[in-house]
Amino acid sequence: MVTIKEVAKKAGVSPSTVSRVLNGSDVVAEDTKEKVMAAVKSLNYRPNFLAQGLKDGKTKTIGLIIPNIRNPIYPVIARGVEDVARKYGYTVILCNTDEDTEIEKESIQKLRKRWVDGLIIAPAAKKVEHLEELEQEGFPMVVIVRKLDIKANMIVIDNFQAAYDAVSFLIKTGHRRIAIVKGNQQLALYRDRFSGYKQALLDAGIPIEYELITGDDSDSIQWSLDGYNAVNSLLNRNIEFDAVFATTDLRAIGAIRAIKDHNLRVPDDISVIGFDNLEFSSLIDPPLSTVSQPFYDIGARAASKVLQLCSKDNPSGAMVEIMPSELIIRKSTR
Amino acid sequence: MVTIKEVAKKAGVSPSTVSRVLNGSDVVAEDTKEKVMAAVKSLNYRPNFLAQGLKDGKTKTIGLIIPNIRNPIYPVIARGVEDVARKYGYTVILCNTDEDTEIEKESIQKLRKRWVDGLIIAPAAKKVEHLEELEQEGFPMVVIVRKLDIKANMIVIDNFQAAYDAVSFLIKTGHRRIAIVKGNQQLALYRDRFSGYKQALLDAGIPIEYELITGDDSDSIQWSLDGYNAVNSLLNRNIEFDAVFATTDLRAIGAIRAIKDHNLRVPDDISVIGFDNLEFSSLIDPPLSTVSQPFYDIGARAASKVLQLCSKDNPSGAMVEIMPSELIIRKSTR
DNA sequence: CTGAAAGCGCTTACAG
DNA sequence: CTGAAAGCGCTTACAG
Repeated sequence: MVTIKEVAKKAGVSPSTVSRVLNGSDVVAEDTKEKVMAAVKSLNYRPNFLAQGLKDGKTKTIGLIIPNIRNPIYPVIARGVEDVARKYGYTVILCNTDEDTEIEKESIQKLRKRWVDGLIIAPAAKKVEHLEELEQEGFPMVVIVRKLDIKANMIVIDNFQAAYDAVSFLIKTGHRRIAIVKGNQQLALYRDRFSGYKQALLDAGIPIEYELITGDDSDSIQWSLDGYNAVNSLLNRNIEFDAVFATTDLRAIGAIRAIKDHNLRVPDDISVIGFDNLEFSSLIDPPLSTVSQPFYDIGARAASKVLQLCSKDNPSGAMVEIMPSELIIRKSTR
Repeated sequence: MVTIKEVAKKAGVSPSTVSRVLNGSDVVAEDTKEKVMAAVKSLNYRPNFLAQGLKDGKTKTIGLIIPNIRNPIYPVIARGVEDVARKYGYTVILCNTDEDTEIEKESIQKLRKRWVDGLIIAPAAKKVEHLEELEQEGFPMVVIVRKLDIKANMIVIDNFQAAYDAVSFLIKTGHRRIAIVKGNQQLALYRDRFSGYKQALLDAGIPIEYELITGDDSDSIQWSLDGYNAVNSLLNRNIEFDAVFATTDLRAIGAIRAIKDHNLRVPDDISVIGFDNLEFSSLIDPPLSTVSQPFYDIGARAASKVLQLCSKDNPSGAMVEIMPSELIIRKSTR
């Protein structure tokens, strides 16, 4: 690897001068500037960022910690993050936690050791003290997707309202017995969607039937199975319902399959509405009605936010930003 | 940030000694070892990896450069890469190129500046000189998925044979007029799949009909559109065919939609076979018959390989590894 | 406008 | 077994 010394030698100046022209900081004479640039070019010099980082304590790197990139919501978020990071010359390190708080902690340790300037994290959310600590240290961090009960910068949607709207839509279009596949109730986001479901029924004067509340707390990426099993069980037990609110698109897809397997039609016999608006949800049969989350924007906004935090010395005032969601009606609801 | 000096002071030894116990390199007296570890613990000391890297020129980081993480084949590959990287204490930096060779070059520059120890890359493949250079410099690199006409370590499948087998299966099950959605012919992998298609027909004594060769060279992530448009056009022009070999699952999904939109049935009227075996290809209707690629293993193997290359001084002997693919028959073929 | 020097936080021969 | 010193490749006050 060619160093600044060699460039300096070739250009007939001191390393300090080379550094100065490269960083455009000080005033340097035009002709020496040219000599230096020529030397840089001819030697194909690349400054060593480790050495640079060692001086100023910055690495122009941010960490992105998520449960699992195989969950189709995360690639979109990751693109949002990477696109803005790249725009500002930052690089992103990806870590998967598989919903395991221990792996999450380890990853954070590892990334801090590597001097990432900031962190974007969709937390496993079972334990959060380690995140609270980070926040208190003033380490640039933004939590996405999964809202936490701590003071921190967060970028999320209003899951209660979105679920409320989705279920209200079902009610408005004549559905009365609406089942829910409720999702992992350890996560606030699913609790909120569940609450939205209940409140919508309540507000419409429809009683909450506990037999229509289904789904387990599994974290598996095989989410469609949860939807399949839940609805399949309802159908096997001859429990009547005219719609299902699935708290994720994957669960909705499982639900649709269960309904078809029982030789019933979607939406003629049973309507299904999902949540997430995954890219392929419009490609299934019937195309899925669902709640659209602005995943790309969440990632992009999170990246802007950490970058901003990184540039400040005292990243004060944690705030939570609510991003808009949108009800998308396709063909799985009548 | 606490430094090694502070630890040394607290433990009442020299920084050299602290370094020694941390790296377990030399022989250190048991009791001083304990003193040091106690100090490390109480100060929550994390060695600065920038300083470490500056010494030994290693960062324990590898770069993963792919066209687009939103293309559903890449998250699986990325998991394979990350899992083995993490196992060995490595960290992975993700870059998307959007099939743009310029962005690819920039990313490589950026990563090398950051001193990644090695690179895994699914290249844009329009120009490859920059990759050839890397290889010649002896920089640890492995090319995945997209085979190149250069000497380099590569991990790919046998696209010709896999396509040959898929089309042969269609022929064996009674199909005669088999359309193909051929994919971007600038990429060797699609050329190989196309060749496999032609050879299978030839070997069965079936003439190649040019009107059945469809699809454009688009790089769009909206691949299902290519499949939709191709098959839709065939149908609109009343061209007869009893099967379509789509060179990706996304194209297959588009093809199925086009067929359904023309009120024809899959597979009763027209069989469809895909390529990739995406995670959701079993969830669509009908569940898709396809060629399964071992994406996770490709990622994992690639990571093992670069790590191995990183540890050697002279990473000699570029070789291409062929991973197994498998024909998966579900319900979209009769 | 430019150079010599110090220092970022480590590691590792070199002494002892 | 342990410490002092040099050096990794930069940047940046400090002189001049």
